[in-house]
Parts: sequence; C-alpha cells; structure tokens
Amino acid sequence: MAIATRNIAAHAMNTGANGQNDIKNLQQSAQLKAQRRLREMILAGELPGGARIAELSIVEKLGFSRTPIRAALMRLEQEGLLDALPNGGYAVKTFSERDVSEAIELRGTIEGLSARLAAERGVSPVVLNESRACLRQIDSVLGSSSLDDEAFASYVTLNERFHALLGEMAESSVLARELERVCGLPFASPSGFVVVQASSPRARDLLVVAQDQHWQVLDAIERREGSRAENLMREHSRIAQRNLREAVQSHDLDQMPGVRLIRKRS
Amino acid sequence: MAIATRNIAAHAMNTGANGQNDIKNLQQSAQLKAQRRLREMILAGELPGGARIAELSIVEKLGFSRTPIRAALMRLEQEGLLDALPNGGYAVKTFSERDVSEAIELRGTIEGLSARLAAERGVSPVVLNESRACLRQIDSVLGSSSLDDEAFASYVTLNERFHALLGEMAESSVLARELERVCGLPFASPSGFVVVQASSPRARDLLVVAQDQHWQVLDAIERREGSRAENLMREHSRIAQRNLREAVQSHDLDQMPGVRLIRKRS
DNA sequence: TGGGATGAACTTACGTGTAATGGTAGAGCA
DNA sequence: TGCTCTACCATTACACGTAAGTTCATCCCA
Repeated sequence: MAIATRNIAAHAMNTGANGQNDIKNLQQSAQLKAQRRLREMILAGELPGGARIAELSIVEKLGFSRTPIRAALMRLEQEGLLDALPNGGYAVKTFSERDVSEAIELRGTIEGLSARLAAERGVSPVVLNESRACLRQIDSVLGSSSLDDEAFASYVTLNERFHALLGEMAESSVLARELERVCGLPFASPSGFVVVQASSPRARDLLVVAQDQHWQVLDAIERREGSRAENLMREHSRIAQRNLREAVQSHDLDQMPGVRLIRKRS
Repeated sequence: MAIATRNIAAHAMNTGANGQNDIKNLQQSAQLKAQRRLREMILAGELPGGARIAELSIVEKLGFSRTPIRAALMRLEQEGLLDALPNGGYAVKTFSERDVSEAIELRGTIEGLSARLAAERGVSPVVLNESRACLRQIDSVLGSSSLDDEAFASYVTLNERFHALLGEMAESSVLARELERVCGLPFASPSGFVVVQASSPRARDLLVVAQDQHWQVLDAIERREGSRAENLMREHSRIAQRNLREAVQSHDLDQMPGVRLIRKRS
C-alpha cells in the first residue's frame, strides 16, 4: 500500500543518509535513531540556538513519522537540550557562559560526592585495578613531550573511562543517574573542554596536572580519605572552568560540539 | 528575542508558582492530568512497587487514550518513578534504604552548592527579606511547646518555602533544574521525613535544631561565608537521614507518601 | 491613518488502526 | 519424562487522520 512504500522509502533514505552511523543503530527503534540524529544536529549547530522547532519540519528532515519524533523531542527536552514552549513546540536551548560554568561546578560537586562515598565505603579491588591500569595508560600517552591529535584523542577516551570508573566506585544508581544527566550537557562532560586545550601552548602541562589529580584522587580513595577525595574531584573540575574561560576569551570555541549553543551575553 | 522573553516568562511561572494552585494546569492537557494521577497512584501504593505497568491497563483505569498515557509514562520514567523495561513497557521503581539515603545526601550536596554560590555572589535584599520573614513565621509556629498536626502542616509548608527560596538565591537555572529533579523523589524532598517526626517524642526538638540551621545558613549567606553555608546545608540534610533511619527502625513508614516503594533489603 | 475584528493557515494534541516483536503455553518427539 | 519447536496471544511502536487552539495578516470602520 501507499503506507508500506512510504515506509520503505523513508527507511532506505535513512540508512543511506546515515552512512557514518554505527551498525547496531540500524537495529534500534526509530525513536532512538531520531533522538540521536536530532542531538547531533543540535550539537553541530544545524539547528541554531533559540530557534523554534516544529514537529513537521523534523519529520520532513528525518523521514520518520510524527510519533517517534514527538518522543525524541520529549526526551531531548528532559535531557536539557530543548525548552518546551508554553503553547506547545520546542526551542533549542541556549546557555550563558555562567550556565556552563555552573554545570561544570555541579558535575565536579557530584563527582566529589561520588568519590567521597567511594572512599568511605571502600572499593572492590577489581575496579581499583582497572582504574590504575587506565591511569597508567594515560601516563604513557602523556609520556612523549609533545602531543599530536591522536594522543589527544586517546587522552579523551581514557579520561572519560576513568571518570566513568570513578562513577562506578560509589556503586550508587542514584548518583550514576544524576551524573549521566549532568554530563549530558556536552560542555559539562569531563572531556568537554579537553579539545580546546589542544590548541593551547600549555596543552600538555594542563593534562599533566589533571592526570596528577587523577592519581591523587585514586590514592585518597584507596586510603579511605573521603574528604580529600571529594575536594580533589571538585578542584579537578575547575580545570574545565579554566579552559572554558580561556576558550571564551580566545574565541576559539568552534571546534567543540555544542558551543554554538553558548550565547555571549547574559 | 520573542522566544527569549517567552522562555523567561515560562520559567518564572514555573518557579514562581511552585504551589499546586495553577488554575491553567487544572484545565490543561490530558497528558498532564494523566501524569499527575499516575504519580498519585504510584506514591499512594495503588500500583505496587516492582509491578509491571502496561499501557492498556492504565488506559482502562484513567480513561484517557493511549497517546497521552504513553507520554505520561515517559515523563514519569524520566522523573525516576518508573523503570523502562528492555522489551518495552515499564515497571514501578523500588528503592533500597541506601538509595533513599544517597538521594538525601545528594540533595544536601546540591543545596549546599547552591547556598555557597549564593553566599559568594551575594543575594538581593528582596529575597533575603522574604527568607527572614519565612523563618520568623517558622519561629512562631515552633513557639508553642507542643505541636499539633496543624502546626506540623504549617512547618512543612514554610520549610518547603524556605528551601525554595534558598534554591532561588543562587539564581541558577542549572541548579534549580537539578534540585527540582532530585526533590522529585518524594522521600528526598526537604520535608520528606518531617511527617515521620510528628510521632516522635523529640519531634519539636528536632525541628528546633533544623530551624537553627536555617537561621545559621541565612546568616552565613548574608556574611558571604560560602564554605560555612555549604557545610551547614549538607549537615541540615542529615536530619532527614536521621529521620529515615529512625523511621525504618520503628517501621513507622506508612504515613509517608511513596514509602511503599522502599524495599527492605539490598 | 490607526485600531480592532475576523478569517485563514499552521501547529500541536489526541485518538485509533495496524504491524511487528517477544513471551508463553502446549504439543510432539526423543 | 523432559526438551524443543511452533503457534498464538499479548503488548508495544509506528503511522496518520482529525480537531482544537493560536497567531498572523488583511480588511473594514472609526
């Protein structure tokens, strides 16, 4: 029927257009695919910050029908990337520099709480060993005196892994949930501003400092020094704050995903 | 620009009218009505913890059609009251005592961050005056040596108001958002366990202690003592922790909304 | 010329038909 | 008697028709 042919056409268009996507995404629901795609579009700046988003325009762009689009829009609103307008519909959210700063501070605070709980309760040797191994890998990445793009990419991956391990250490679904939520804002995630550093002359030095904090946090957790672990994680997040300020001053933001959403004033 | 002002207006409406008495909402969409009703049912224990929830059963119970029910279920999942099952459908979430404890600790931590930022940045005299007035009202409620149910109800209302004012002081939409989310879990909200105290012989004393912390936090914020304000808010939340432990030990939970969702072990 | 009212167009919220998927139960064979 | 395969049933995900509400533009009247 007409419905069937339209579906097939839409599906073919999507699989053809999303050539760069993961294979497993092909098996996932239309809702998740639409959500991912929309998030990509927002973070890439294809949908300008503040712009009103209509269901139908997204339906045309993505080729899914309105039901999964609606669901995806709702999830992205919960995620914090969209604002629900009073009369229905959504707008792409924009963030002030202060918002970003607060989001980073909040992440540091929750990570600090997580580290403190981990220290107070103790962490299984398995996770501790994994964490040590992860940090040793970062050490070796930082070993060479100057870093190329590949080294930065490795750092970002390993850094995210270490932060994920820290989140696991508290073995708390409540904290894990909130942490995931806070890191959903792209610039608030642990590696959010690492890419910005890449262009800085002191790039490697800042990473060395951050890595030292990694080791010290792990040490504090092993020694069951909860308060120290907490404060270290908070201070650790302030490296991202510094990078934020530096990036804003040098207007060097365009390399980062989602920075188009940061507005200049107020 | 029009979008921006509308967003501000919408946000002001949401945060300002934090009471339940928004006339517009009463007439509003089937989706919101279904969401409220479902939340009530879950917190009242009509839907047992862990039970699988099917769309169609809810459709029968509430009389709305499947679309708003679906949306309401999605929102409640984001809110943390439902778990999405892997093959579709939802289950009513259950919480261990440890989950509840962590949620309270998290709330105290974010409130602490909010108080610290308020202290560091300074707070407008208007909000400070409102806060002082609120605390004076609590003082007068606690004035009589023994408290009846009505006094407890007043305390709960005023306590929530003061905590809301504290949240406003940081003037941070990011923190306000997260705070609202964390307090969505009923037992994690500032007044969550106050009702439990009502049956305790030391009921009034605990409230007096809590109220002293209120005043001290406000004092710290006025004096721009950020660290003190932060630590006070954290400690303040631990009164709820104490009440939680006491309530669990005395099996005195049934008066509280949502306690049916707390499972006994693991 | 300006303001108000009316109509048209657009957009979302709701309702429901339909197909696909996962689970379960029953039957048959080893 | 136990295990496996198949078929059916329950339930969700998706598609789209429909209606109601909102906004914008245009026209008319003062």
